Amino acid sequence: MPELPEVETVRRSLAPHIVGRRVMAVSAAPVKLRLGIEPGEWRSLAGVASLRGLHRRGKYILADFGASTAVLHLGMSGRLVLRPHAAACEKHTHLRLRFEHGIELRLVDPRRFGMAVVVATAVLPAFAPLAGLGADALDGDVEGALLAAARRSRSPIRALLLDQRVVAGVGNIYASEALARAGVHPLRQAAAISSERVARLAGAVKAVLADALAAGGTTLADGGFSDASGNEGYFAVKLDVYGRKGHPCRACGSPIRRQVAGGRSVFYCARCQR
DNA sequence: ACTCGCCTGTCG
DNA sequence: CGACAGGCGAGT
Repeated sequence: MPELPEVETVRRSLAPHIVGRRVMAVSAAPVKLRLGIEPGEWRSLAGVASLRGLHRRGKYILADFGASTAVLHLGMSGRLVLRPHAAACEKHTHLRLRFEHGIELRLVDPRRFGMAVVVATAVLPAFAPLAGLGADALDGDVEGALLAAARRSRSPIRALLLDQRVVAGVGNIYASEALARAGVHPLRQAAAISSERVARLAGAVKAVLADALAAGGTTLADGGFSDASGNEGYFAVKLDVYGRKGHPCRACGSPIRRQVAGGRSVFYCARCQR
């Protein structure tokens, strides 16, 4: 479900409710996500740890509990919600952190592609999923990262945008959207694109993410995404290509194409994107 | 660079 | 029933 704008929207909406609060009780199911949830390490947060800060790197949310840091990733279908601790749990709730004021942070993830692990803060920099991340798509040097990667890669440009080791935070929606805004064909070999166009693409990545963030993220027709207060994002109405197969390109009117590459859908305008 | 596997849910 | 879904990583 979530790419950088959705993750950042969730982070921002959660923070004022739980940062500075102590964890009173933890309920963790030993369910296998991308990595298994270890109930013991989650329970170690109860009674002692207060949440010092909530941060984001790429699509990961980092909850700073001092000596420990919780690393959360929402995968395709993960959601973080706040509920009164007495409220009924919806299906696929794998983790519950009850804070001192009775509010519970819950991780719900039907497909279980997410991640929820507790890492000693001292070794966080060496934690593999984070250590491998490239430039943050919102605050990092996307232009430098893309230029460097494009020079030594034989991949299509879209593969680089989706590679979290190059740029962290871009997923299938915003890769399609950034390429559309920059007028670059998704399957164009990265090394064959001029530096000027790569730079323009880097600008488009930042711009589309900023626009989506300002809109509170993208909530598709299935209604999967909403922030901690239940608000849906309204960027879906501003998508230029993603999910618009057969609809007219907003710039030239020719039909948006859908193609499968790398096992995933790619949307683009064959006329505007070269 | 592709394919598949990991899971459940929804839609046509 | 098959196709598909906003992610990622292990294989080949």
